[in-house]
Amino acid sequence: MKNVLKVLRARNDWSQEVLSNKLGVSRQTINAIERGKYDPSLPLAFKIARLFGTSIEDIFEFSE
Amino acid sequence: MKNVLKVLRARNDWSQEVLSNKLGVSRQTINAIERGKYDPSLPLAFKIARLFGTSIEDIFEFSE
DNA sequence: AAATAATGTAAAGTTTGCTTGACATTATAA
DNA sequence: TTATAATGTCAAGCAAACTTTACATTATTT
Repeated sequence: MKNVLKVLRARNDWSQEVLSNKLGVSRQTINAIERGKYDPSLPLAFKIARLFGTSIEDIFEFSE
Repeated sequence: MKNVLKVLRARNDWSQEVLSNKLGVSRQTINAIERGKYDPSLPLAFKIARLFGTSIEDIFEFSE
């Protein structure tokens, strides 16, 4: 699954640490998601979408 | 997190087992999600939304 | 160039999603 | 009413998401 988290984060000029704090997760979790090491949980995906004022589908692209 | 999975499934007249087969998960997983025992992973949420031809946000309601 | 900030990565541990197998309960059909 | 289908639930186990700690590498300032 691809995602544009890094783009959205850059657009807001936030470091991974700042973003992780806003979301209540660790910096490593943000790093892992951005680098595609794993997908976020559904609750975290909702938090991310809410923070950036968009939909889950606009941030994450599901691929079989 | 609330969801309307049971409603969508009923609308299609599918049993939990039939739905689980269509999604490639176990019947117990469907049962647990419908009963709110836990949330699906993000990939599974995408599969569910795709199967019912709607968005994740229209099926799952995030609450804190 | 040196200091600092940001990012990448790894190991070990906890929690959550999901599995199989088994059995109990409830609804539907014969 | 008896059989069968559907749903609920539990236990044990595996895998994925996430944590903390720690350190290495890459950018960015000063």
